[in-house]
Amino acid sequence: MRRKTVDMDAIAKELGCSKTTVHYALRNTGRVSDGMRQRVLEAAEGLGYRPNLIARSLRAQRSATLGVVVIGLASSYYAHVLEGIDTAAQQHEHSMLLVCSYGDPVKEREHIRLLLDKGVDGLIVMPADPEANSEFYTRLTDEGTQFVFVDRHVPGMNADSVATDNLMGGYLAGRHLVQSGRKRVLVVTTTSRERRSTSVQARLNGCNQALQEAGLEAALVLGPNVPDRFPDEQFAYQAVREHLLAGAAGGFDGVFAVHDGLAYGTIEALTEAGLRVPEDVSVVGFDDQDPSAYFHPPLTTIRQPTREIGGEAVRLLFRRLEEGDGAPLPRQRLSLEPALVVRKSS
Amino acid sequence: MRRKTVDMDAIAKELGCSKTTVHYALRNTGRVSDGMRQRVLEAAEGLGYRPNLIARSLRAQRSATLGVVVIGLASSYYAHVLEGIDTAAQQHEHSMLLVCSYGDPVKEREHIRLLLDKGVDGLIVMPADPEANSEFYTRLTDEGTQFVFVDRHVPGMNADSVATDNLMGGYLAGRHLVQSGRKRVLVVTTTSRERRSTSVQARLNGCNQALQEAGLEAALVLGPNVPDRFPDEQFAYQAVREHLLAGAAGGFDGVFAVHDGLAYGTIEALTEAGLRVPEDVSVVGFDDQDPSAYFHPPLTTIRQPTREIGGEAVRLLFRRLEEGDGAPLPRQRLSLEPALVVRKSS
DNA sequence: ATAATGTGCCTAATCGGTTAAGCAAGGCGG
DNA sequence: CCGCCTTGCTTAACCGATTAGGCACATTAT
Repeated sequence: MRRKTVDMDAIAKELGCSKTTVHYALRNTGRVSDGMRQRVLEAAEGLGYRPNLIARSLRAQRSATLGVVVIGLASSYYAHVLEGIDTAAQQHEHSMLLVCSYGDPVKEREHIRLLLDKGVDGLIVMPADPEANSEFYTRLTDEGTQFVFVDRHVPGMNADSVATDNLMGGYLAGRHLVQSGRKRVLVVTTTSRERRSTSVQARLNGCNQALQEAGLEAALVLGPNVPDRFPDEQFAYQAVREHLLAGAAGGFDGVFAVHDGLAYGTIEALTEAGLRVPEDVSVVGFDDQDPSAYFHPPLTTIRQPTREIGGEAVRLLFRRLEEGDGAPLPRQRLSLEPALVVRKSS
Repeated sequence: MRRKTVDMDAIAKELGCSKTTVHYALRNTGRVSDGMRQRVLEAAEGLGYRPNLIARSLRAQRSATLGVVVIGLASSYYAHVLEGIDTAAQQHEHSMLLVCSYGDPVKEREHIRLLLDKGVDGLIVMPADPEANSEFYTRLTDEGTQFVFVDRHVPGMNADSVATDNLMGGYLAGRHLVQSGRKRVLVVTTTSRERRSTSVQARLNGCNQALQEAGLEAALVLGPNVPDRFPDEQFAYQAVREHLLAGAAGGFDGVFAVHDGLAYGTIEALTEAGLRVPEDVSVVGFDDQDPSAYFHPPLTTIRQPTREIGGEAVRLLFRRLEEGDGAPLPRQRLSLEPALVVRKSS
């Protein structure tokens, strides 16, 4: 059964007035007598009128819709950021047109194109590979598309972005290890591609900064030379295991894993080697993934302000969408503060 | 900077032909000479033409967009179902307009209205409260809206739905406990509202069925009388603790928790009381949430086919959207098979 | 040679809501 | 009584893609 079309014309016909009058009455604009307004509202109610927002969008050149491109949904990090976006978007009476790129920058481009063709007012993007698409982004912003990037700042881009203050996060992790009396810290990182990412690099730098402040030497880094993209956990397990077998048993007493998954694998390898966590080695993760609170031992980690990241992204986007005729807004790169969550692994 | 409008008219003007010809050339329909088609394509490329999908939707009365309403995003169950939906929708060249109801049936209604006003072709809904909104759903389907429900079957509704076969899941859990030599099983359920839900009831029934087949008596159920909506884990901890304090120490040797969160709390209470898992009591959960594999001991649980649920929902929806002029399709209620994941808690 | 068919392109209407412009009636001041 | 403003409503033109219908000319069939 096709939905029967109860549009403004139908109401107009019903009342013997013009479509324009119906429009003015319904939207409470223009000049309509109280009596007429009343009759229109009643007729609309009676006929079950619903506005066609597609038509409105076409005319208004605005769709009250935001395009959101994420890498995936499976991790709780993404999910919470998205909830933050959703909540804020709802407050602004906007909807969310969501697609996953699954980490493929080509697919990401196609999705962005599609979303723009569908008339989204602005875009919030978790870039799959900022470098690969940076030219593409630039072209679009030049044409007037409003972007906000989440999770990663895109270098050389004149667009707003929101991310965790990874430097601060790394610093918190490092300082915590120092304050727990640790002297030699090992940082566990992921595969080469990931390692180049600015966020991971910042975490490492932050950690080293804390070590330096305490007069300790910079951390030894595990992970740079792995060509393939292992699952974090498995990679960390193997890397730490090999490191220990290579005779580094007494070589470190603290570990900062730049992702919780890496911490899980690390602890597994340590335990297997007869080292106790946290007595012999303290381990600090990053992300506060769901399992971390339940891990054995419960993992000390750095929690990202995920919901806020999403909310701020929306706020930044609307700031631009509502941009008056004043001077163009300066680019904003927000770095939100993460928090140390102390549990039993340190 | 406003995006400059390169529409079909612009191309037509450029070439001195009509908009219709441009349209035929671009969409490869109608009758256009090869030469003209070529010139149109080049001009489109050169001017950077992009189709306005809003206009297309208005005209075609189809938007290539699905509306998706979920309760939330935070749990990995939702996230995976959504990934399944996203993947399948992408295959069908449709986008996903997503909103969260956060469990509020009133908000859910408003969102559904909005999505329909925005012209979605169909809806996939995780009902916040099937009973509360069932009349609303019925009215909409009567008007021709296509629904597919996910996670819960809506009683009395003439709409398709996809969910886990909870009866089977409960049966698998129960049978596994039986095969582990357990004789007296306790089922841990949640607060009253949740308890009424058909899914939880089905899990319980399935479990009892397995017990019955083994000639054992039906499970004792914990949880019905709790008025408030505690967090699962905390509730289970308290309930099991009280149950033990009430002198039930030897009263059971197996537990089926209808959500993993309940299992976590249960195990905590058991361990605290000096009972060993799985030696003294086997525990089986449901959902295979992220922490379960990392729990101590790693939790035996029932894994739902989440991605498939999302994919099947989309498939069912398209079956209806593409419905020919043939006889109306019969309602389908898919129950997908869950799987037992054996770990160390049993 | 004439009719039938096909080709290549165009005009105009449509989808439904919005908006500039304007018209007629009533009120008011001068 | 005339000019001017206000009120209440209308007409028509958008927004951009789609589509029914049609016209002129070329090709083929009869």
